[in-house]
Amino acid sequence: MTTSAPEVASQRIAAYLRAEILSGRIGPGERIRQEDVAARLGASRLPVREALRILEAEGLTEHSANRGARVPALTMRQVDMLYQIRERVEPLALVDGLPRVDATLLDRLVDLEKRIEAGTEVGEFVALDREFHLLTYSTCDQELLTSMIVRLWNSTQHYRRAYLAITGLSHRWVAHAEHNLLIEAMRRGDPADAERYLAGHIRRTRTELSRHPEAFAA
Amino acid sequence: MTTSAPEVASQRIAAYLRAEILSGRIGPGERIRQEDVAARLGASRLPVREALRILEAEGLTEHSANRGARVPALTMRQVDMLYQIRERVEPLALVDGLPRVDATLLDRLVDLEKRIEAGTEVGEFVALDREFHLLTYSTCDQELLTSMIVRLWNSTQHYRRAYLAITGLSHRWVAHAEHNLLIEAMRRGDPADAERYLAGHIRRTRTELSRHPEAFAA
DNA sequence: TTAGGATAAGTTGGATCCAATCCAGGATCA
DNA sequence: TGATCCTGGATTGGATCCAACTTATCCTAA
Repeated sequence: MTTSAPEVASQRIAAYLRAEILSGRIGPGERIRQEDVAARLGASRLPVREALRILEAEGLTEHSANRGARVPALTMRQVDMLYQIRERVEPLALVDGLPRVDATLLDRLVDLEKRIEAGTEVGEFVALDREFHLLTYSTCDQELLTSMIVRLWNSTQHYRRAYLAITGLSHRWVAHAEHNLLIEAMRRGDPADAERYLAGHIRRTRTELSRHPEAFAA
Repeated sequence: MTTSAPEVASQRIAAYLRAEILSGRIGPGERIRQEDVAARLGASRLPVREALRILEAEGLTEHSANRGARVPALTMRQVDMLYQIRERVEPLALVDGLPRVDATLLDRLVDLEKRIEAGTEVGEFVALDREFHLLTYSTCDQELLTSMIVRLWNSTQHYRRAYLAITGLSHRWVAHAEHNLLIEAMRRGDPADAERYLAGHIRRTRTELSRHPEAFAA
């Protein structure tokens, strides 16, 4: 999760495409042609090929031989399963990092949550919500676990945005309450409650999503 | 999980290296030089590079710029976490596929378990045990979930073998009992019991592993 | 009119060559 | 004597060219 520009071309290209996909500029089902990307970024196709493999590892693209790369278009059933996985896996990171949560981190979470509650734009909400949750896992130093969680967020990001674009940002008080209860449980250092509120939050989001099949591929 | 030889060189090379790593012929921490592999398989370095990216996505290798690829050497703490993830994630696949479990599959599981109980060699046990568990997930058609589970098994395979090499195959009756209870719960189509026995089996294995730090990297 | 197949354009996969980087060993200087 | 800098070998990263595959289009025939 470094923000500085990587010195290696394949990493730089991967970062570019990652941003394109996560922002929604490249949507599910859309094809990514190696030559297009190479020409746009002033490189040969070779580092683009490597970049696409890197993104495949992150769940952002899928690859089939001689047919190129595209952003996976997930069904509602697949996204539902990804949320079930999140519900079980993310509490592990939260509880693992809980002993190292300090006042500075809690302040940042409170600040982020305020900005989330004040926000009016869907794209902004998606970004801030992602930042909020990933920040709650930032004290977990189990790289294998946190990278898996980032993959899960990556794969489902588009459908979160699509859902919010449909429902709008009104009636979000439930999510805000859950976020604040999560922060409070973290402040108390209570692993059971932290896991409870987090799992409940993810589960409720999943249920809401399943009420909007129009956010998914046909 | 196709067994036929892939037509694409990068896939074929990936399959070769995958077998080398899973069998233990390439161990944790060991470096994989592109030229070595290319020369051995009669290809150029390019498809080897792609193969290493594919394996990286599967958790079998790790990559750093200009420093090449190697098989990750995990600490006991990391493997313990992977087992905690397995404990929470694998029951999802089991329960998801449970309605489609039929008599033929149960027969195959019973047969496999008999061969596991009759086995005397560690390498054979590791392979059969893997086959047994992955077979219990074979009716789960959620590709995203099952591929994640395969990755988890891949990453921990070496340490299972190392553990068994230390402790031997005696006193394995607990695992056998757990396997048989799992089969029986699947026969009844009971998701609660199936999840219970599976999670317990993984958890107990994790506990046993944590008693043998000598199986891990320093 | 439509189904089928041949063909051609477009795209990806692979090989070879060159450039950039890393690492170990030794020489130089304080 | 010790640390630092430099240099050469080894290895990976990238560019260009060619081959193989996929796919869409157009023509032919029923």
